[in-house]
Amino acid sequence: MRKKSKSQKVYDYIEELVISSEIKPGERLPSEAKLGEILNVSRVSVRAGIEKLSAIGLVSKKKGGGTYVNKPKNENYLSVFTPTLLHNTDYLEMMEVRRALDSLSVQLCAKNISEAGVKKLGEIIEHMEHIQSDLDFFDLDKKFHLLISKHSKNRFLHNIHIIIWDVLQKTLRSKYNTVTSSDSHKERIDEHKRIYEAIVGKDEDLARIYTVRHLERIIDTFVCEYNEAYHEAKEQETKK
Amino acid sequence: MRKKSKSQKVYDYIEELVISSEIKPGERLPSEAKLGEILNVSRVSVRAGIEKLSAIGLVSKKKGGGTYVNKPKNENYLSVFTPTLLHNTDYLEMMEVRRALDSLSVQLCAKNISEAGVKKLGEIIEHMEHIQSDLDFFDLDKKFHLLISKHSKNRFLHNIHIIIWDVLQKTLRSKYNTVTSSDSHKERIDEHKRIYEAIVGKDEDLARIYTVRHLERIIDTFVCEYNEAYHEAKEQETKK
DNA sequence: TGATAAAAAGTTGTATTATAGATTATGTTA
DNA sequence: TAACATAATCTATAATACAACTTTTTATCA
Repeated sequence: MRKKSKSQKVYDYIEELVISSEIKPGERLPSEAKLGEILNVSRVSVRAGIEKLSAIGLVSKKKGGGTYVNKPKNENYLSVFTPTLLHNTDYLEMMEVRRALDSLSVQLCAKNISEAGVKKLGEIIEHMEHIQSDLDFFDLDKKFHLLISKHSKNRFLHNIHIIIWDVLQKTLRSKYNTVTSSDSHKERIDEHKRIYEAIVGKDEDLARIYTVRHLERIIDTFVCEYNEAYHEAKEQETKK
Repeated sequence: MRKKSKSQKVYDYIEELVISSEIKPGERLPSEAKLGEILNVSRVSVRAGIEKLSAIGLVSKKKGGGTYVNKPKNENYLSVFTPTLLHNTDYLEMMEVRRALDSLSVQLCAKNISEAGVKKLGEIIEHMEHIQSDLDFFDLDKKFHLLISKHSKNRFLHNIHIIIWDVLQKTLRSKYNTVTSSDSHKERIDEHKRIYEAIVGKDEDLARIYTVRHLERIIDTFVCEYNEAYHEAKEQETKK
């Protein structure tokens, strides 16, 4: 077994403190000097470990002030995505996952949603009727589906949905728009309306069916467009 | 505008080098000393910057060898989301999500798995027969289900599975053991064996059914034990 | 007594220097 | 040419010092 590095020792120690809630979000870590004392390592190693934790967004450092445990917000973590580029296939894989997760969340949502939640959901549908740009639709679409996952009352599921939509927004926004813009406004709004009404009627199965259908339509549309683009590219290739 | 820290300067410089492909994946970065010279900062600052890049998986360090640019794999970046999920986790909620995702991945796996993959899966089953401790079982269980999700050929799905098992290992290991240890060894191994055989037979539906049944049994067992513990606690309460 | 300003203490950021441990390159020898 | 020893290179860790910034305490004055 390979020996753990000193900085990893620090990393694990602090992570454990956070996991076990000994240090809660917003609270301050022991100072670097103190941590070095506790773990019997130099301040250099302590800093290296904390640097990593800060890079993945678990803690934030304030010069002169101390190091604090972050509140769990995805914005903190998204910055690391800049160097990545997601490809077409990634989009399809992601939607396949959504099909599985959304069908679960909408099911739970239909069972657990409150009156207030239903009202909010209705307002989003209302807004959808009056959108101007595809960008607006993306935001409403995101709000709609995240509201559903929120009312699934499964926080873990909701967190994963938040991650998925953040990644979507960050990396695939343009692609997503090409998909949604190609079909008629009315159709995609109707799809959401059907899901909404199934939720209102507390019909878990129906809500799930409409959701799966909604996602499969998006996937199909994308695959078709992708193939067209693929064939066009091929034609251009043969022309040469 | 706030002044950039030295370590951030290093971070940005290297990130730019990688994005502009001046240093391609697999290639080595200039040494810490050289980078410090180029950017006119001390080696400490260089190290801090590189430490961050290493934490988000853009580069890897080899003691004595140098620092290398990683191949751009999404799993490197998705892992940064683990901290978000560490907060507010609940075992049952996680297993509910697993039920949805595992049923998808096992389905895809049965369709796409290679001969070599089947063989590896069989070896894990073989190992399960000879385990001694529950800790070993956790590792094999993890390997088994991650191998399945890997052969689903959906990388996004696989990445989420990796995160889930990471969170499971970090937060719920003790709990998980209490669940698995209460039922007989034979039963839980048989469950995996059934899933394995369905995969071997390329029977997608059967594999999915056995997987769902497997997870629901775990959930049920946990709920029962939880209720028992809950009632015991209540009894103790009333005694007082 | 309360408010304000100054001082002190605490904390992170950067720099320098030194040594240890690991890998890679070099050169020598058989 | 191949094998082995050696040197050079590089990262890991450490100790120390000081700068920059924040928080807390203390002192002063109204």
